[in-house]
Amino acid sequence: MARKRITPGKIRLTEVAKLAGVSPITASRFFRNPEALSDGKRARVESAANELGYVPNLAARALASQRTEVIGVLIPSLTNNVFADVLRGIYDALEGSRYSIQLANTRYSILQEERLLRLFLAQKPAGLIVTGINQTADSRAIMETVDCPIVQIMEVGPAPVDMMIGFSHFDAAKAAISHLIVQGYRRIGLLGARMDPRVQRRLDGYRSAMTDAALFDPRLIVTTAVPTSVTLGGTLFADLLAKAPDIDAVFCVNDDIALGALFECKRRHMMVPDQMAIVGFNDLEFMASSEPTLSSVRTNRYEMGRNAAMMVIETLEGRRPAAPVVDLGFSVMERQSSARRT
Amino acid sequence: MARKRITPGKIRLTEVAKLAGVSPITASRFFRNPEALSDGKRARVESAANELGYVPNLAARALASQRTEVIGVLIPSLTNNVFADVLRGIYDALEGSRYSIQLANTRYSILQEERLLRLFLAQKPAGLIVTGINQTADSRAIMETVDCPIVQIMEVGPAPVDMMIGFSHFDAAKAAISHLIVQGYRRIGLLGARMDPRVQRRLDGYRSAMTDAALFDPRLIVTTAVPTSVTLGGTLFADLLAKAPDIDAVFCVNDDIALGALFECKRRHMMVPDQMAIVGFNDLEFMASSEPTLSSVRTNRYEMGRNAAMMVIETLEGRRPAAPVVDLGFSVMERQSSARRT
DNA sequence: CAACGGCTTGGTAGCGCTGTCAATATCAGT
DNA sequence: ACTGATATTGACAGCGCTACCAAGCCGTTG
Repeated sequence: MARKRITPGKIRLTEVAKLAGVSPITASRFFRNPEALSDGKRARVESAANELGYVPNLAARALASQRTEVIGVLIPSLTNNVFADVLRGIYDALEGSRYSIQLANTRYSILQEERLLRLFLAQKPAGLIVTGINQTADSRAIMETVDCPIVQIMEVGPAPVDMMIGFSHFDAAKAAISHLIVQGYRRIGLLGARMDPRVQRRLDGYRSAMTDAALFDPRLIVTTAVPTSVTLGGTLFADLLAKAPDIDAVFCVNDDIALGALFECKRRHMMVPDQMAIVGFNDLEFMASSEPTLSSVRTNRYEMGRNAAMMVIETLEGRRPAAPVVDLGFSVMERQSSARRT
Repeated sequence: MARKRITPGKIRLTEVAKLAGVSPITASRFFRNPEALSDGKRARVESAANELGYVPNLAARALASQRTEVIGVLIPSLTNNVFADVLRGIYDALEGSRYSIQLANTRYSILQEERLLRLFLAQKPAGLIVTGINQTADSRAIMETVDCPIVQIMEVGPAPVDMMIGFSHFDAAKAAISHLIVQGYRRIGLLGARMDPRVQRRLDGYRSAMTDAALFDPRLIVTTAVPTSVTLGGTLFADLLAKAPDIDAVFCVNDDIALGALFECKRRHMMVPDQMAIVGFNDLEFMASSEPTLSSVRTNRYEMGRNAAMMVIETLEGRRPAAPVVDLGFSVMERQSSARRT
């Protein structure tokens, strides 16, 4: 015996079609590909939809079409300001489009990332944005078999899964060190925290620049796996000074550490940059207005997020982006904290 | 003529049920309410699902059940560190649960918020977390008619739509000012940016405390609608000094402004706190490690997000939370920047 | 031993939309 | 006028799951 579940008064596509005097499938086309309709029908469906206040049921659409309009985003941290900027770019790019974001936090674990990847892909996302180029072998294999656009963000490297947008952390760090060397600094320390793959590559860039200049000394390096913070920056700087009291500059793998180092200098009444130069990484907003102003490596985080999302959309709309791999570059912002040694 | 669209080799609930030797509906129950099955069937379905690597199709589930397992979250900003902490709490609370997050950014516009609210509710979310208590009348009306749990976060106030968790920005600001007064400061300025409703209430708290102590003077207030930043903090502080050169303390409606003010003091060679006390708001991590350390009002942002999400889940699971309105309080962190006047 | 109630299980249909193909309308070219 | 190509439109079934109701099973009760 049939028990109808028809919900009364609910506005479905059928209702819109009926009011517009067309078949449901025609009304459906209006929402997905309006150009396919004749002018008359298009106008009729549009006004019918407006009159009834129709809102498509996304679950039904997803079920029938076997795909969703959700773009999955995997980032390692919600706290890190760097990703806040990237996210803002992504959300801005998708504003007004039909696509929405499903965000997940890998907590810097590639196993967690793999788990989330499986979870996402099971729901057939329209696209995917993942952080970095260090996925597990299984993650890579999974990503290579799915047929949705995938953008790896935050860095560039060989063998993109699909598309890629970022910059070279190695080159950026190397440029920062070269700047310090040019300014006359020689005993340049490095402070690192978290040590995720991108930070590791900044360390490699540091090592390369120092080695090239015959200045490399492992005692100048202090790192920890602990998550980064301003307070930690102060601690690391103190550790470094204890290990190598003769340093004349310090390169911090991010700006929080740089700020912490600056405060620690102040506590010790060390003059910046006269006794100690400081360079950070990312160029967060406060770097330009501290006292003294802090040098840093500017990275284009907002653009990265925005372009990544746009690359996904373009691909979905059949307009393959010009280049699958985009290097957004960086710029060394030379400020007071690394002024030329006198 | 029928054209079957059956996807070969795809694992649906039917496949799991067949392998387990039960009906599809029994298998379905296993995933939603395993206790309802007998021990034998439960084990059989479980092993069948594992063997086949079955993953439920959420779109089909949503369509059939007329509801989703998505909790909508409306926040005004993605950049603001404050919301990063709240979000982290929300994501942490939902980790491992069946629920997922749909995040949207209102950009501090209640009209945008209303638009997003309609968008969300059309998809029948399982729950909703919205920021603040200043919604449009229409937003309120909409929220009151839907029957999903709703939590308003960031502040507490009268007449919750459903549930509420936060603290009193008025009381928190008032406590900060009282602290300064107790410490011996009299000409206490206020620096404000963005001036969203919560910042406005902090300003009200400031005004109330100053008036109570017969210290209120409108010339001590400098505010702007511009979004907040450290740089802006410096600018506002300079403006305030120009307007009221005799101030001996400054209350900043957030920590970025406080940091900017601190740097501006340093540039002007003003001693903190001897010539100028500074108190911020939110107690971001860096406040405890600056030089001098900066006083601030600690707010429990992570807990706010976490508890809000937990309140939604509890309600969904039929265990109504103990209290619909939770005041998480605050604490004035007294540090060097507001040390007692000597 | 029939009646009852609680627990578990299953059959059926439908959630609202779109893929697939077919049918019709329109139009240019010969 | 006829052919073939293109643009519009429609009919139908099915996407994978769950709500609804019914039915079977069991032990208990008087």
